[in-house]
Amino acid sequence: MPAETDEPKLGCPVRGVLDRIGDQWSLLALEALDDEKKRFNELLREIGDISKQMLSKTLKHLEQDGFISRTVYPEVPPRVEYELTELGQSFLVPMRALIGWADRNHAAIKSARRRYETA
Amino acid sequence: MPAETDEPKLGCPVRGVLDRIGDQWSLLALEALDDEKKRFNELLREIGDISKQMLSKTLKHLEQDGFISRTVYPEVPPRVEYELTELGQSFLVPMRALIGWADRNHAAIKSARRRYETA
DNA sequence: GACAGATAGTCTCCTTTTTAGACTAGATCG
DNA sequence: CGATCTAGTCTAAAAAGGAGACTATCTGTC
Repeated sequence: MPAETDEPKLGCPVRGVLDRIGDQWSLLALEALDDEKKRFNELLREIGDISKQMLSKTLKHLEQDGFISRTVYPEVPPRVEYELTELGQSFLVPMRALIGWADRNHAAIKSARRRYETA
Repeated sequence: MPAETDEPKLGCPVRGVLDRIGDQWSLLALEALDDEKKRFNELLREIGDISKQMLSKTLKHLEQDGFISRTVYPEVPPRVEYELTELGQSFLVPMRALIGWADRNHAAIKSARRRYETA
């Protein structure tokens, strides 16, 4: 059964949201769109180690959930632009708090990893 | 080559942290430990649809990174308790902001999903 | 005119990850 | 004696993900 059509198992709304953005790529994609709208291949290059397939799927999910908008320009070669919606922008506020935390604490995490290794 | 020993590809510290907590289960596990320390099977039941193996691996990572502590009581049957460290607690501050956002906005997301379906 | 690019994806294999479920040890309970 | 409890690990089978080929159409080069 495809995950796309599954309802989250628990009533908890957090779970419903986390199930979508709590994957390998969604946060990264949203962050990449933070400053400006971007095209598919641009995102591909910027994120670096994501595959076309996963980027495609991730963007589709984010669009479904209203975080980003997708605009197709009927040109050749095709041009498609992805941009944060208002919902997406508002999401980045708490998201940035999380990123800030990561910035301040990555040293502590690294040293925890080292401590763990030597133990 | 095992992912456990990989360095994150990009220099960006955010990426390094996101690579660890930005998976299917880490955020969920941390949230489950928010209110009180819990045992393995307790977490298993609370999260619901995680497998033993993934819970085990997730907890190991979180312990490695210093987010949680693992205490084994030499009893039979065994008892193991997982608890947030100070680092883990401090992480939950921005995390709660994210959860709050999810609470406030899950309705908007749901309606975006419906809109997408009908379109 | 022929030919290489460029774009946004999708499709097909093939590898990696995740799952479900069996299995373990040693104390306690009936 | 046999069932039950716990925290995992192990294995086989299923699912997800990655690499790269492929598409259609226009532009630019030769």
